[in-house]
Amino acid sequence: MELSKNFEHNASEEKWYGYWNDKKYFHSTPDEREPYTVVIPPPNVTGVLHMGHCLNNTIQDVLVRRARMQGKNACWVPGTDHASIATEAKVVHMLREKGIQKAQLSREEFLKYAWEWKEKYGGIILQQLKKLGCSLDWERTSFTMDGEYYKSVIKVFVDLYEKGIIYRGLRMVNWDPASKTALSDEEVIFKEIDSKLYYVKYPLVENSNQFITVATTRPETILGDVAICVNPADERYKALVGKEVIVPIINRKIPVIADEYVDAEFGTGALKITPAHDKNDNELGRKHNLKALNTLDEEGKFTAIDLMEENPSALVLSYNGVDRFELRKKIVEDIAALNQIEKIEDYKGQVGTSERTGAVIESRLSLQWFMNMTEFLNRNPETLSSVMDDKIKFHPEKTKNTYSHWLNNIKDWCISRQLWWGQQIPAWYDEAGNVYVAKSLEDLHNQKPETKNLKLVQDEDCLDTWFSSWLWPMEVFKGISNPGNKDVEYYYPTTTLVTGQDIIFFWVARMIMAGYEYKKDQPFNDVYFTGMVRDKQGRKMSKQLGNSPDLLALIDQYGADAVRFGIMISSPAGNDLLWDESSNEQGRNFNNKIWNALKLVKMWEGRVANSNEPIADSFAVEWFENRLNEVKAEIEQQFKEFRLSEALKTIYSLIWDDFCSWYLEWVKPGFEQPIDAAVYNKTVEFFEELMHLLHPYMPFITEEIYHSLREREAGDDLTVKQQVAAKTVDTTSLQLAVQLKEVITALRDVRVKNQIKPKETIQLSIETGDASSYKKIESILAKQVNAESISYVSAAVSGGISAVVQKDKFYIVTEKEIDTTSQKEQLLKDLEYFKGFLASVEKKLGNERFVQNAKPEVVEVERKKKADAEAKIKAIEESLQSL
RNA sequence: GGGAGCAUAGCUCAGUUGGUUCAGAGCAUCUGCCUUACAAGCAGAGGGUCCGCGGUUCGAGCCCGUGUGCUCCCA
Repeated sequence: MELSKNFEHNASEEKWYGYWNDKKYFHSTPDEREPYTVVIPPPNVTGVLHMGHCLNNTIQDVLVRRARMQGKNACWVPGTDHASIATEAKVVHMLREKGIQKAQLSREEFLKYAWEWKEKYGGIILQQLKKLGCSLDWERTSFTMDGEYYKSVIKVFVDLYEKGIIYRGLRMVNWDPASKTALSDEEVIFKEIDSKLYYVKYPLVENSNQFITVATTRPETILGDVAICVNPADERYKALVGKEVIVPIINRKIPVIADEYVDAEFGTGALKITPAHDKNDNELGRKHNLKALNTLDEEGKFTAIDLMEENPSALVLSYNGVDRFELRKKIVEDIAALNQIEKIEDYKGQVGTSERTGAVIESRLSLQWFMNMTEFLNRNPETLSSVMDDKIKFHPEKTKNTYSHWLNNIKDWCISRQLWWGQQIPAWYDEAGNVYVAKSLEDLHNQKPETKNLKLVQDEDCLDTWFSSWLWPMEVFKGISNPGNKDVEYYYPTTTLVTGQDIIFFWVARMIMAGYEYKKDQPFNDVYFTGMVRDKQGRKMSKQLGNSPDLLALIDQYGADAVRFGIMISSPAGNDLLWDESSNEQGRNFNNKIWNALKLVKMWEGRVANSNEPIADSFAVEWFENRLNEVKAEIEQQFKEFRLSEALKTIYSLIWDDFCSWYLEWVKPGFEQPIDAAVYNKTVEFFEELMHLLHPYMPFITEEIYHSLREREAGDDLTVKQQVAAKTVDTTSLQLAVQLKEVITALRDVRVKNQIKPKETIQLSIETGDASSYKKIESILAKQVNAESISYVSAAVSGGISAVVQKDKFYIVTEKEIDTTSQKEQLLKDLEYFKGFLASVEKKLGNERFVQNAKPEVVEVERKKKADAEAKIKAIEESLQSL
């Protein structure tokens, strides 16, 4: 078989992914094996693959593939979530381009469009995951709006309502006027925005020449002011507390009140209280029994409805329907006309914006559905304890702090959204405004026959997407809709969850809650939090910045294996990673290296010879066998600790350095010489094992090579091949190899420094106390330093170059004229270093307190260091003399 | 304002209950090589006041205190 110059990733990827899929290697059904279950963090149906997904899903695939190769029944469930807000926004946008307004459509018509959109675009991201090589069980693909899934969400809502945990209440919510919906705190992004601080004068009722000045960034809400609040300790205002002032334009009389909450340092120290439009004001309002006057409607436009009792002026009424930002300008102008603007200052402030639409958030009083989290956590205290006691292990561990801090300060969860795309809230209202909650209208009628005669209207709103995705680890196995079924009993709790730290509250915490409420068990054993993928300059990758690369183009260019390598090699566990395209090059180069090793080995295939002689290079085989087992144990440990990046580095170095740079060179036959059959077979076995170790990270090239190395029987595929357990390691051959490498490097260094050309041979003499060890490695050493002869001597060889490695001395004789200056310099430098080293060791050993206090083995080590250093110094001095 | 974290080579980071020649790796840099697997490569080399200061200890990159700079989360 003729091998191409380089690994051709495009053809290989297509071939193998299709092959694995046809063989259903990624499909799992319950059996007697131990399950290894991972549920994908469902990406948005609106999404396309980006670097964050690449990181997250590569990690999952590495874990799943490794588990599969370790004899576990690996099941990785794919799927998407319906992403209420984002999807509805996309659909609305699409309709608008067609000239259709959402308002013109009925709910059913709109949902028809939404489903069409979802069918068309919703699966794109899953297809992209195939390109990345993800070994997902496609037969289990789930969607949070699937029929059964939908029903299970409704079931849970009704259940929690009946348990008294879900309630409906008027609350201050984060309101997105663009999408006309409430957002959770987590969906609000605070941004620094340049604005103005307006100083507005409120005249006193008892003396209209006297004013109290309030600094505000939001003059548009002035018409909803119900009080002025000052700090009780503030001397400036003490006399004014209890008096009344007049709100500009509307001329409402409002009290001056005192509360510790007010910061006397900010602005003028006087705060206007608008309970309908600010969270803190709302709390103060409730504390001081103040009325909340709403002056902005759901679109953020002025409304005078709450002001009608006050007989508003024509000016006030003229604001009706004016947008909040326009309103701000107008009101400021109108107050200025009254001469009640003292000054305007520039101000930088934090403003909340919608994660989805970017609109500035309004705090708004709204009737919403909530979950009583305090009550919920009282029912399920394991939500916190399981994580704190490491029943659910978080990686990195520091995320536990974040988790407990959030749970200990938890607020009720607003679960309703003013959207159509999602599970419609199963609540019906009669004409008197009474609420009925049931799985369906039919259910309701059955339970309460009297409702049959009522005119009922279902709540228009739908549920927060997280209210469906918190059931994900259960419902992908139908654990809610069909409790106790075979799948959920086998696969739940899942093994590992891999997700971003940014959704620890949104999702991870809530899955744990749901797990304990509905399955009385944790949803997963380990949670691996990835950091954020940033660009080279440390900036978050985002569409706006345009610094997020096109992943599919990268895969096309470098290959999926190289991209996977690139992201994994630069991914310290749980920390943000600075990603740079050059890491893909490293991956591609690695591919090339492995490919070339294959070409080398295949070249030997035709020159295998059975030799009756003892194998000259047997040490190489003996060493690599041990080295392989040593590294396997290291990797095992690294996986246990989820140090996936380090495990990859370990494998990389094992393949590139140990296998390619050392082992293959050691067993390489001379030009057109045969290779011993035993050595060849071992080499192929080693290569297979290396591909096995690497396969979870780089599945395509490893499978390709596995099949190129030998003819395989049907079903003998790397992706499902079971790992060979690590054997015990013989440390003497490992140590000897370390020494051999050190000698080779030192002698090569001597060659370079003395400008001995690679092709020039040398005669090597070794002065050592342990010639028998050298005999084992003699032929390798000769090959590696291009020595035509090796002899053992007991005294310095004159006229040669000398070098010292540990306690042994080496003399090199060559036909070339030798300049001894550089080796003298090197020896002197070494001598100085070891003398300094010896001095420090002697100082330590001379310290009585050290000898008394330190552990005996530590003292022993120091004694050995002393002896070694002395021997080394002696060897160097002798070499210097011989020069 | 409350909480969490980080600072080690030019860059990105390891350094696992304080003790091997422990100051490391990869990338980058420099020198020499188109050596029949690989120039996407080979061989070799240089490079650090472990952020500053103080403390504990026989011994500190690691533990404690403090200062500085940076990041993230929550309000």
